Amino acid sequence: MSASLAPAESRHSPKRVAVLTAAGQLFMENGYAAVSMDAVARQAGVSKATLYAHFTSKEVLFAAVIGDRCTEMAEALELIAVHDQPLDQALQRLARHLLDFILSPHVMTMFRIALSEGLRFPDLARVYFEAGPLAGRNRVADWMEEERRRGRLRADADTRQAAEHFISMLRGTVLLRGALGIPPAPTEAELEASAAAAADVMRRAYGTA
Amino acid sequence: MSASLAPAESRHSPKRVAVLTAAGQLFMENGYAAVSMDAVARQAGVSKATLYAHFTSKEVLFAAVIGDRCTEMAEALELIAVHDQPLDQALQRLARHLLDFILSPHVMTMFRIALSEGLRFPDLARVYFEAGPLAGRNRVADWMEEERRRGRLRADADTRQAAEHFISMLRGTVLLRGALGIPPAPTEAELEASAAAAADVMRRAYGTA
DNA sequence: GTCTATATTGGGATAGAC
DNA sequence: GTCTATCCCAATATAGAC
Repeated sequence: MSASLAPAESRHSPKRVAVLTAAGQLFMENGYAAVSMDAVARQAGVSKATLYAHFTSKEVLFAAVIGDRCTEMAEALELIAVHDQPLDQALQRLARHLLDFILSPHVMTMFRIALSEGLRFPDLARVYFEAGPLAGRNRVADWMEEERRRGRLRADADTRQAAEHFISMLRGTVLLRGALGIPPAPTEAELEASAAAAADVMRRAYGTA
Repeated sequence: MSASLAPAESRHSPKRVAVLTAAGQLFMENGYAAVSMDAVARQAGVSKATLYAHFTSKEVLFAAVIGDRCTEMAEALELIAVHDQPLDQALQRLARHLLDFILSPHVMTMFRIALSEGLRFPDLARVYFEAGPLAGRNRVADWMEEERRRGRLRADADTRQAAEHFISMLRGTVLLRGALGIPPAPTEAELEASAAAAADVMRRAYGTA
């Protein structure tokens, strides 16, 4: 995954870290094309030559940034996997948890960036997809598989499909709105209602009770 | 909506149309930044000066193109609104119809473009959202409202929410995969299965039978 | 309105000193 | 590794003739 072949001491050099931090901030905020290497160097408090000493091109720098952010995203995805509650309560808690994750600034921004630059950087698209949407679906599917084993979900349920349905309903249009920057942002009450509604559909469609 | 104030004869001049066509093709394929005005002029078989005589800047040209595509998209959205079939059949037909629409190249590309440039062009983001996702949800909600009136959907169902759930499940991950360019593309059988699965969830969660 | 030719700037990448 | 200064090209936009 990590494309850098630099020795260990240089990989954690302060300047290199400063560049990665600055580039991350700028790329996430403005996308690839709109960010100049001058701007990155300035923001990092480093000269352009130094920048190029650590990253041989803008594309390489971008790939490094995105790779890091994907790793962070995957790590932040740890779910609250609860099997000791009634299905509807567990579903609603999980729903709200997933919703907060999906709508967190980092995740929403990665969504936008991946779609913006995915065609020009196919590796990036794949890494993002696997670290984000695919990993999330698999974790939810695992949880549902266990719930199914315990008899709380229908025996003939396709848990992967069910997980995808669940997550997709949660994404709904709020992710799109957010990523497009279209107001108004959902209120706390609306988020809770969305979580409850999606959980309700899942319970009715896939539950056993 | 249309920002052009040019007289009628110039709005349909062949060169202007050629420019719009070429720009549409290139912008849709490569996004905003990666397309140069030279490339547009070349592809349109027109000089750059002529191009600028019709569109005062690259941003204006881009806005014109996107506006046109959004209008086309909204017009292509006409649904098969059937009320003379059993709910499950009607749902599955509608699901497949929506799925084909969502995954059509134009719609998928607009999805990508809107997310790529939405922050830099807020008007574009709004126009896209209203002509696409919002209009689609409203039409499906209208259809569901009628189904509810006829007693085939639960009386206490929130049809707007139901429509959003339905469409979101159909979008699922296939739209994301497609927009990110991640193979493999879904097969005909998989599309049919997706439509059936989403229709099934809707019937169980919102149906009366 | 349409062309050819050009002005001008911004930005990716590098040379060479230290 | 780090800097300053610079090269060089691509790309937006315009000048001026027809």
